[in-house]
Amino acid sequence: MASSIKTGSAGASRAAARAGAGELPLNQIVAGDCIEAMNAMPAGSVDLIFADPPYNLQLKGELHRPDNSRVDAVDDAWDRFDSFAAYDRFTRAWLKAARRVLKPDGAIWVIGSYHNIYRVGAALQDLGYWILNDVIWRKSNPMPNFRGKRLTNAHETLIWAARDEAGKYTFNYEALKELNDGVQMRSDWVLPICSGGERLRDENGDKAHPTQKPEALLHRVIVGTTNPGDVILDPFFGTGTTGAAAKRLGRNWIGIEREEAYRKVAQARIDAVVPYDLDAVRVTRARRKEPRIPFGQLVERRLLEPGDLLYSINGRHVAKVRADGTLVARDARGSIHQVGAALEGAPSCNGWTYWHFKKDGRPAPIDVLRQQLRAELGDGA
Amino acid sequence: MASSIKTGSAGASRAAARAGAGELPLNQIVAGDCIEAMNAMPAGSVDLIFADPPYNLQLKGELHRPDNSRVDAVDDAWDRFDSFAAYDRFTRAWLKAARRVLKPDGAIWVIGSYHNIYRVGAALQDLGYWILNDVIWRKSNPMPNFRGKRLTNAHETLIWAARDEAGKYTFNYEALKELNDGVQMRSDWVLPICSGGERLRDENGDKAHPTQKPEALLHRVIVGTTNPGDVILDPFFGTGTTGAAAKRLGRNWIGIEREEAYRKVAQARIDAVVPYDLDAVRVTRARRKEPRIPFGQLVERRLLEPGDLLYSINGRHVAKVRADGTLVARDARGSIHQVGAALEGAPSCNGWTYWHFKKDGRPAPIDVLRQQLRAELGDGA
DNA sequence: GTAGAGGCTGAATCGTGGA
DNA sequence: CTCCACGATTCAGCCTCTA
Repeated sequence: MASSIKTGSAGASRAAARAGAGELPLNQIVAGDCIEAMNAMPAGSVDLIFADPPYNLQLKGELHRPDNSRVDAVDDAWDRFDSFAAYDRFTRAWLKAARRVLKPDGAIWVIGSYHNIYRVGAALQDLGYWILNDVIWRKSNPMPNFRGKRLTNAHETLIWAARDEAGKYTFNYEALKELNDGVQMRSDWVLPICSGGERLRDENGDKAHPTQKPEALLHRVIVGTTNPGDVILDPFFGTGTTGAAAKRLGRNWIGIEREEAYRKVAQARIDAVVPYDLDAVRVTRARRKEPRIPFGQLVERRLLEPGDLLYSINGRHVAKVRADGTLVARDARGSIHQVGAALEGAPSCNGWTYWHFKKDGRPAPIDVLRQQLRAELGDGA
Repeated sequence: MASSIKTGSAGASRAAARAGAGELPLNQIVAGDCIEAMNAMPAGSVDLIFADPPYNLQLKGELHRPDNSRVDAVDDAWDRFDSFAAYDRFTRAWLKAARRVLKPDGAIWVIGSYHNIYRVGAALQDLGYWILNDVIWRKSNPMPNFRGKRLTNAHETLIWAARDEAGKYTFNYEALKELNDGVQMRSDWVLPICSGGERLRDENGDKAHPTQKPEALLHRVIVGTTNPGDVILDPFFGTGTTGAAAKRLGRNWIGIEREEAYRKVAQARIDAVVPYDLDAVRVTRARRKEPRIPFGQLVERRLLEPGDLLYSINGRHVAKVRADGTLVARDARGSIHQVGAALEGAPSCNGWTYWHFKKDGRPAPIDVLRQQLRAELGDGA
């Protein structure tokens, strides 16, 4: 997994040229402007983008028009409208380039504060992204408001959006539930700000980057919305938190960063990261991803036999197993699901958990028989 | 403090005419469209606006809980818009009318969710409002995500903005600090949703309004950003939570509401409110609990790393930590508690005391890591 | 009277894959 | 592309009923 820093103002296109058509600068930091760099990458090639764009609306010298020409005359004479308009142009330009490099089922995370997140959110929606959640990073140790003129600004906002409304985005529901002690992960995440030993410092002991994000935040994002081996792109790489967390978790990463000083710090940081071992990176798998076992197989394999009786979970109904894997009850016949739904007058029913068989005289859901069969057929979860 | 409902489709202008030039329909519910009604009011006459506009949810089909019960969703006509552009036109129109009736030092609160809040925030900025904070209402009891396709949507966002960048908005720093046990009020507020006895119901026992807000939320807004005697306007009055809280706290209120059914409920509700003594101090405080620290947080925060080994208290078993905070042992996988119980053949197991990690070569229970994290995160985790 | 079980509900952009 | 069967999926709080 060799890494190298691309340098020079045309670094992005050189990197793309070197990589060859259809190749990505995987696990590398690309130097240069993120819009140019993304436009030099093949379309539809990235699984996830994590972006921490500049917040400041007075982006002296950092704004670019959609055609990449630099916005000049950015000075204090700008009124608010011009400033917002310029920020919007910048935002829409990089979000458009980002959308191009995303796979159809890809997704994006953008983090921001009230200064910029409303511009970003509106732009995402206007460009066709589909917001899945907004997430609040609730800082456990925020900086107080010293002047007592406002509330302590104790959170930042992340927007999670699919490339398209129809996109089949990655969401590791079970893994996040596990991370949260067995209850669904909520949209508010309590995490401390990046400080102490995690905070990167330069030779003077000053912080290397003003807005370094905690790696725990990226851990949750990456575990929850990517799979091992996925490609994660960060267009505002900074000191490389995204790359460090991605490498640790066995994902591929691409960083884009304009400032050489940040690139150096990031590269050294990522070089020092030792990835977790592969089976530790694996994550609890959703049930719907497990191989499908038709109920009929239970009968074929004689875990249940034609004529056996099944009892509903509430004890109110009985059904008889038939040789073709259907059930017959007093008023219904059909699949385990159909009969369950019919007897309960429900729109649907999961027959695997609804129907119970007698095991040593005690009722057990037929799902345990399915599990048994899955284990036999060899299923490494 | 007499109250009366204005009726009729031209109610707004009639009310304004009756009030006479320069007068406001104080402590009254105005019938009609909020833009017309606000335009009929004198400019620069309102101290605070609290607005709970339609969220433009764009729901598709029906949603059922896992127990097959149907979720009673917000499908009212007033929440349907044809496009983001239509929603933006509506939003900018009412925000513009709202800005006109605000005093120069006035301020506005708008509440929303990710469906609409980015449109609202961008419009506020474009129209010249100056955002002071965004505030996160963290719901202590949100509705879960029943299909496991996204994060539990556990919060809503409020934007607090001054009419002008230069506005000398009202902010009762000390009062909010008192409300918050003597420490600065933060930008995230933990409050339960409106339910139980507070939830208004019609004669059938159905909820009178699909999105009634908790009065505690308005209490905090009003105590923090108005003074007694101020005029508070709510252009989407609904069942009058703003009016009820304002009356209780000795503020003047104006409600605008199109639907007669809501106006009736609101009027009866507010008539029944008995204002507090002027010098009474009431503290609304969310219940405080010992913060729960999921084992997964130890992994995210790298107090333990994926791949690390844990040893059972009796030394008989080993397990490996995974990235989602589960353990894998030879014959079991799952949470720290599940794996401990499985290996011991016990019905349950406290993983926090059962599992030990190696600290300076000596075993220590993982519970010490939890204690460490709890101290760092403080309360509210 | 009281403890516990069970039911109900809340601003929700809440399928998928094979035929 | 559509159609349709399969079958996955919930947390906190309040209210009611029963023992």
